Amino acid sequence: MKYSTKQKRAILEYMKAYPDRCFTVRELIAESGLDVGEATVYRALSGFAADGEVKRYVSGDGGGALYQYASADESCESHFHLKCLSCGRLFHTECHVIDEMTKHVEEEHGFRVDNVHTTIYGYCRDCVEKGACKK
Amino acid sequence: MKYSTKQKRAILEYMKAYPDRCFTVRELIAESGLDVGEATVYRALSGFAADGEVKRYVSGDGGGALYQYASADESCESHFHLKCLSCGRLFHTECHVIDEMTKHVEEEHGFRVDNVHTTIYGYCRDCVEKGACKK
DNA sequence: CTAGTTGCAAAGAGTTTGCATGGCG
DNA sequence: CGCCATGCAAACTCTTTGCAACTAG
Repeated sequence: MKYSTKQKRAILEYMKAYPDRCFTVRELIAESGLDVGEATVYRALSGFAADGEVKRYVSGDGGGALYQYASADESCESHFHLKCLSCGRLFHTECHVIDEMTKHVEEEHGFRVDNVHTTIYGYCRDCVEKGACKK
Repeated sequence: MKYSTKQKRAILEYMKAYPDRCFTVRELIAESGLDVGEATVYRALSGFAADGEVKRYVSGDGGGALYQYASADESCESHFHLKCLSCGRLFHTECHVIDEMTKHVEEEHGFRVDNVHTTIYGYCRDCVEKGACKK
């Protein structure tokens, strides 16, 4: 990721416009209408993910990987990520209760939690109200 | 999964013998030495996962899916799963602090956490002591 | 100019599926 | 004996890689 190119800028701009959405590589190409090769998108997203500009998920249902914009300046090491299993939105959450839980798990259970790689799954308020939650 | 066959029994028995380990389909065939077709293993594991007898993970590094034995009677809905990023072991953890965190997130943040689908990643005590943790 | 980047196509890896054969109940 | 399960190979999907042409710095 040494050069800034037209394609990379276009991809990142498009994802930035939908910070709540996550895309598969196919969706990104189809929906953005960008004329960019698939391989280029994979290479660009890998680079962005390494730089922390996008976040990479592996969808539980076995489909392709999901990528979502994540502003680089926002420190994702200091907060948790809540991901809605219904609408797919990602919530960055600062929460002292979660911090305390993390601390407790490390001190009492001897397990050092990695906030960057941990995503808490569940259902957001909107989806629970809409009855999208199975339970 | 209507019939109980030699192959299915053998696969489940082998996984049951290593409840802390998780396997890719390849590893399971190679290490168990069982003479079972790859497709059969995929079909059996899908069935077991649906029945809750094994848990299915998608490894972050992009490799194949990981399967791990999970006793069916043990309710995985009532506890959290801590997964070590270094050794790969899965820890089933009952913890009131985590329960409180879950409750807080639901009440204050309006997000209903799904324990079954959530896995907390980090480094276990053994791996931290061995210096396997990058930080 | 030089090195990183692109796009295409081919190669890879993991998983699923079709179909004939074999085994459980 | 009927129906499901197995095994093989082919098909599929997602992702990576090789290579020649291209472009940012």
